[in-house]
Amino acid sequence: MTESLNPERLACWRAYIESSQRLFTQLEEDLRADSELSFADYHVLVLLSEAPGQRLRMGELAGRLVFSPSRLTYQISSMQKRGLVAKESCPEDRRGSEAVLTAAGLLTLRDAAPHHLASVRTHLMDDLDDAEVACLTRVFERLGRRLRAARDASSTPADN
Amino acid sequence: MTESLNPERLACWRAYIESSQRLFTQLEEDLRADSELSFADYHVLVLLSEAPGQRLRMGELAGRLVFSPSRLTYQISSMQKRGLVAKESCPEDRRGSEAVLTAAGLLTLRDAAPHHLASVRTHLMDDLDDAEVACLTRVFERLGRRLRAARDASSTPADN
DNA sequence: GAGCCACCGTTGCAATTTGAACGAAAGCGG
DNA sequence: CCGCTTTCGTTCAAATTGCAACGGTGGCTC
Repeated sequence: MTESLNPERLACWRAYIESSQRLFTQLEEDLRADSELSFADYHVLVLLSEAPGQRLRMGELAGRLVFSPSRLTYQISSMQKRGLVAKESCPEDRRGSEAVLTAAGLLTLRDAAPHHLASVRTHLMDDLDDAEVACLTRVFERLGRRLRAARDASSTPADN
Repeated sequence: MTESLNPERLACWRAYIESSQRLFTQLEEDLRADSELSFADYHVLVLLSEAPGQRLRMGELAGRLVFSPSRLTYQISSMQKRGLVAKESCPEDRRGSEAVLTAAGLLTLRDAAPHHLASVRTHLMDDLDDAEVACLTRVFERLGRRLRAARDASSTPADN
C-alpha cells in the first residue's frame, strides 16, 4: 500500500491535505462572519479589482479561479443579483461576455479585505518564518506552473 | 489593501491557494479516471482501513475528514449503496453509529491506491526534494495542530 | 428517577456544483 | 461565400453540500 511513497512523504502529503482543508474551511467561516462574502466571492472581487478596466472574460476568470464554466456562470449570476458585479457582452467576440466590477463590489471588497487578510495572517502567515515562506512560494509556484502546463497539454491531444 | 500582508507573503498565499485548488481538482479527476472513487470516497476508505476493527464512529470520521455531520451522513450512505462500507449502530452509545469497511471496500481501496499514489507522486511529490518535504511537513503539521486547537477552543465558549 | 442540558447523527430543504447537451459565433479550408 | 470544426458561455437535470431543526440518548443534579 505504501510501495510508491515513502513514510515521510506520505506523512507530508496527509498533513498538507488535512491542514489545507481545515484552513480553507476556517477562512470561509471567518469571511462569512464579518462580511457577506464567500471565499469564491472574495476571489472574484480581487481578480476583477486588479484587472485592467476592472473587467474579465468569463473564461479567463474561470481559468484563474479553477472553476468549471457552469460553476462560474452560476457564481457570477449570484454576485450580479447582489449587485457586486455586472455582466456585459464582449465587443470583440459576440459569443463571450465579461464580468465587470461595480462600485458596490469594490466597496464591499475594500471593506472585507482587511478582515480577510488578518484572518490569513493569524491562521497561517504569522506562524511562518521567512525561510518557510520562501520554501512554500517556490514549491507552489512550481506546482502551479506544472499543473497549468499539464492542463494545456491535455487539451491539445498532442503530437505523438 | 496590502497593509497587513507584505508582497512576498501575499504572493506565497496566492500561489498556495491556486496550486492547491488545481492539485485537488487534478487528483480528483485522475482518481475518477481509473477507479469508481471520488477523493472523499478514497479518504474514507483509507481512514477505515487503518482503524482498529476497520470501523469508526461517524463523529470521528467527520472530524478527520473535515466534513460537516450532514455531509458525512450523505457520504457514507452513498458508499453504503455501492457496498463499500456498512453502517452499524454503536454498542456503547446508542445515539451513535459507526461505519465499517466491507471486504469489497477494502478490495476497491487496494485496487485504487497504487494509481492514486502514483498520481500524488507525479503531480506533487516527485518534484520536491527532501528539504522541501521536510519544510512542508513542519509547516502543515504545525498548522493542523493550531487549527484543531482553535476549533476545540471555539466549541468551548471558554473561561473569560 | 425526574428534570434538564449537552451531544450524536439524521432529515428536510435550499443553495451550490457537476456534467452533458446546446445555441450562437468565430475560424478555417476550399 | 459555403460547410465544418472549435470555442464561448449557458442551460437543465442530477448529485452534492450546508444549515437549521429534530428525535433519541447520555449525564448530571437534586
